[in-house]
Amino acid sequence: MLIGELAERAGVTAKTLRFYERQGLVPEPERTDGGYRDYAPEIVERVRFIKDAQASGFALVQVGEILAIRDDGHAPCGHVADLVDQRLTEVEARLRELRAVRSELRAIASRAETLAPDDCDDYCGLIAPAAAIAPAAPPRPSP
Amino acid sequence: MLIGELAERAGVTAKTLRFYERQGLVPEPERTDGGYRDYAPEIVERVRFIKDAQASGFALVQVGEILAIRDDGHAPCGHVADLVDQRLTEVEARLRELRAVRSELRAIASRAETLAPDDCDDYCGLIAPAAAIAPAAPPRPSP
DNA sequence: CTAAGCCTTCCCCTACGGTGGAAGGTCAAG
DNA sequence: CTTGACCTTCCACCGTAGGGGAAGGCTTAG
Repeated sequence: MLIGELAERAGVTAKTLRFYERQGLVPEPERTDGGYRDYAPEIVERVRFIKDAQASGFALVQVGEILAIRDDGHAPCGHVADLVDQRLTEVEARLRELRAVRSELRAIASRAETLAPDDCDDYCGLIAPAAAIAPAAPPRPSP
Repeated sequence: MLIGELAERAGVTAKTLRFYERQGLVPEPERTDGGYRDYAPEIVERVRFIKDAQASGFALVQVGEILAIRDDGHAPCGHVADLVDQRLTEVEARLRELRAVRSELRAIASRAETLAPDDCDDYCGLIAPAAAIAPAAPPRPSP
C-alpha cells in the first residue's frame, strides 16, 4: 500500500504520515524498487489508533509512549492509566484558567453596559481593574 | 527613563518591551545621545494596561487594536465590547472541547479499572472507542 | 585606564502538529 | 515520447509570546 492509499484509508494526509514517521509513531515501511514507501495493511489500524488517542486528549508524545510499550510486546494499560491521570490534571488546570478568563470577560461585558465612554479616562476603563481579579500566572515562582 | 527602569516599573522584561515595540503595542521612544531608548513616564501605564488586558484573556493583537483606537483619540469601549464577545465565544468553545476531552479521559480511567490487560487485543482497549464519542475536530469543513 | 553594569542589534530557539512549496524521480496509459 | 498522477527529499513556515545568547557600544565609578 502506497502512502496515498494509507492516508486516505486512515483519514490523514501523506504529509502527516511522513511526519508521524519522523516522530517515531509509525515505523519506517518497506520501499518499492522505485523508492516509494510500501505499507503493510495493518498500519491503517495504527494510524487510526493515533487519531483516536489524539481525540481522547493525548499529545503525540504520549501516543508514542503507548505505542512503544505495545511494540515492546507489553500491554500499555498501566502506563495509559498514568497518562490519563496526568492529562486529567493538566486539562483540569486549563479548565480552571479558562473559567477565570471567562468570568473576567463577563465582568468586562457587564461593565460595558453601565460605563459611559466619558468615564473612560485611562486606556480602557473596562479592562483596567482586571489584574486585581484574575492573576492567572503568578509572577513569584519564576524558575 | 531607560528600558530597564521601565521594565522593572511595569513588571516585564526589557526583551518583552522591545518585542512590544516591534509588535506596535508601544511606540518607538526617543533615543539618548548614546542610542538608548528613553521612555516618557506615562508609558509605564501603557505597559501595565497591556498586562491587564492580557490577564483578562485578550491576545496581544487585540490589545493592539484597543490601543490603536485609543491612540486615534477615540474611546475604544465599543470595539472592546465586540472583542469581549469574540473572546467569550472562543473561550466557551474551548471550554466545551476541554470538557469533552475530560469526560473522555474519565471514561478511559473508569474502563482502566475493569479491563484486564488480556482483553486488550488491539493497540489499547482503553482508548480505541474514543473516536466514536469525542470527535472534537470534524474532518469535513477543511478550508 | 579599566571594569562593571547598563544598553544596542541580530539571529536562532521553544512547544505543537503539522502545512506549503520547490526540485526532481517513478509509473502507467495514450 | 509525453503527460499526469503519484511519489521522493529538503527546507521553510504558521501562531503565540517571548527567551537565550553573541558581539559590540555607552556610561560611570574607582
